[in-house]
Order: sequence, then C-alpha cells, then structure tokens
Amino acid sequence: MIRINSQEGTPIYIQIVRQFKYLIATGSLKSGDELPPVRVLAQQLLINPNTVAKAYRELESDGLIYTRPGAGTYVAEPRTLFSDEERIRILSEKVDVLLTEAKHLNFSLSELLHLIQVRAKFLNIYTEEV
Amino acid sequence: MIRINSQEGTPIYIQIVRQFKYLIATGSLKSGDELPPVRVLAQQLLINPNTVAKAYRELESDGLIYTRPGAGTYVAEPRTLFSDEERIRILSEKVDVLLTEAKHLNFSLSELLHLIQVRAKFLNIYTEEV
DNA sequence: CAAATTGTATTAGTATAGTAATACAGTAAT
DNA sequence: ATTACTGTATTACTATACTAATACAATTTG
Repeated sequence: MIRINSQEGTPIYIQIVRQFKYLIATGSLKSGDELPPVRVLAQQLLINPNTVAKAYRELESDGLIYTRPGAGTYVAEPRTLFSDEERIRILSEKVDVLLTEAKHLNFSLSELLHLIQVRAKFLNIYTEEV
Repeated sequence: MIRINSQEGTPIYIQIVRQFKYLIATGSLKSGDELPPVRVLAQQLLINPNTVAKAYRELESDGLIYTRPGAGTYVAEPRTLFSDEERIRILSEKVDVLLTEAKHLNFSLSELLHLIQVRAKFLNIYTEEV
C-alpha cells in the first residue's frame, strides 16, 4: 500500500504522509476506512513504529484522519474545517508559489491551466469536466 | 526590497529566495539587473552575509541568477534550461501536490482554476487573458 | 477480567540544517 | 598597482530533525 525510497533523501514519515494524502484524495481510502496499525506498517517497511506514528500525527493535524488510542486510525469525514476565507487564503499561498514556478519554467497561463486539467484527469482526483 | 520575519520560523535564506523569485517572476527585477551585494543586503537585514550568499547560491542553481565572483550578482536571461519533457515533469509534480491540497480543502476543479486566474491577475505575473 | 492489540510518551543518538565569524580570492576602478 | 569592492571557502556553534529502543496507557476481544 505504501512504498518508501531510502535513496531519495526525503524523510520517511513525509513520504508516508504524502502517499496517504494521495490515497485519500483519489478516493482509494474513504471516510471511515482504517489505516494499518503503526506496528504493521512499520514492519512492512522495516522502520520504527514511531516513524509511522509521526506520519499519522501529521495527517491528523491536517484533519485527514483521526486516531483513537487503543482502537485504531481512520480516515476522517471530509468536513470543511475552515471558513471560506481561510480555505482561500491557504490555497492562495500555494497557488502563488505554483504560478511563480510556472513562470520561471516558461509556461504560459493557459498552458498551466491545461496541465492542471490533464493531471486532474490522470490522477482521477476530479471527475468533473471543465 | 526584501523583508524577513524572524517569528515565522521559516529559514531566513528561504525567505530571501522566495521573495526574489516573486520579484523576478513579476518583472520587478529584469534580466541583467544587479542584486544587492551580499554584504549590503546582510547589513540591511541584520544578518550574516553568508546567509544571503546561501540564498543567492540557491537562486543560481535554479538558473534565475548568475554570479560573477568579484563583480556582482545579476538576474539571468529567461532561457529555457530544460527540455519540454523535463519542464512538464517538474511542473506536474507541483501540480499534483496542489490538486491534492485543493481536494482536501473541498475545492472543485473549476474553483481551483478560477482561483489561479485570480491570483495570476493579482500578482500581475501573467498579462494574458484566458 | 485477561490477553492481545491499539496509539502515545520518554529518552536518546545521530545527522543535518541554519547561522555566524573570519579569512580568502577574484574583479573593477582609479 | 593599489584600493575598494565583489562572491567564496573554512570552520564552528547551536538547534532541530529524524529515527529508534523501550516502556506506557487505553481499547477491544474473548
């Protein structure tokens, strides 16, 4: 379910976080689904359970999962945690960074918008047509 | 020209990099323009010249500026450093991350696309209409 | 209740990041 | 050539990140 790459340099727990984010965003993991126990995933990946726990803590602080100590860890409901203003503010920061990157890579705005739609379809994150 | 925030936690040199990236992307700094000498900017910001130098090194490795030791540091030509495949590969990674974030924040695809155009106009990075 | 399974806290070791002090080396201008 | 500027390299200190070993606490299950 999860794969880590020791070569790549990015911290193990970050790799785990990122992959679960994708799995949740694409719907491979749905609300209520249980994540593997920290010890199970740790043994699969040959790492320390605490490293998995750290990843889970990060996902929980993002509101994507919740943990019940003694019971397990589950995918949270996709409730809107923030106000509209805050949602826009959070995403705008990331959009601005992307726009800057795109500009430096010589992408035009329409090329960027097109790429986003291509990737959305490829990742199967959004089913809507635009 | 540059401002740093000691509270915010993000490393000083990263803050410097980010701000120069914006200045270049928005055209406030154009090809050939000289960046302030490391000592000058360091004194303005009350930090060590080496910290500024580190920021400049990062910008140079991104191809945005070039330095001539003994002379100064200048904004590079906006030449395309990469092949089309590579440009798309690099940007796709960042797009994927943004799409995942947008999904978790309950943005629809069209809302995301709209926000991008709004921000592009606001930042004045792209002048084209879509 | 007892046993097994869950996540958590504590502690520690190692590596790396971040910043700085200082000395070095190359360029430009007079 | 000398002086005054450039960026660079070396070294070192400090804090934090990352991972792990181990013990703890809470829930579930029989």
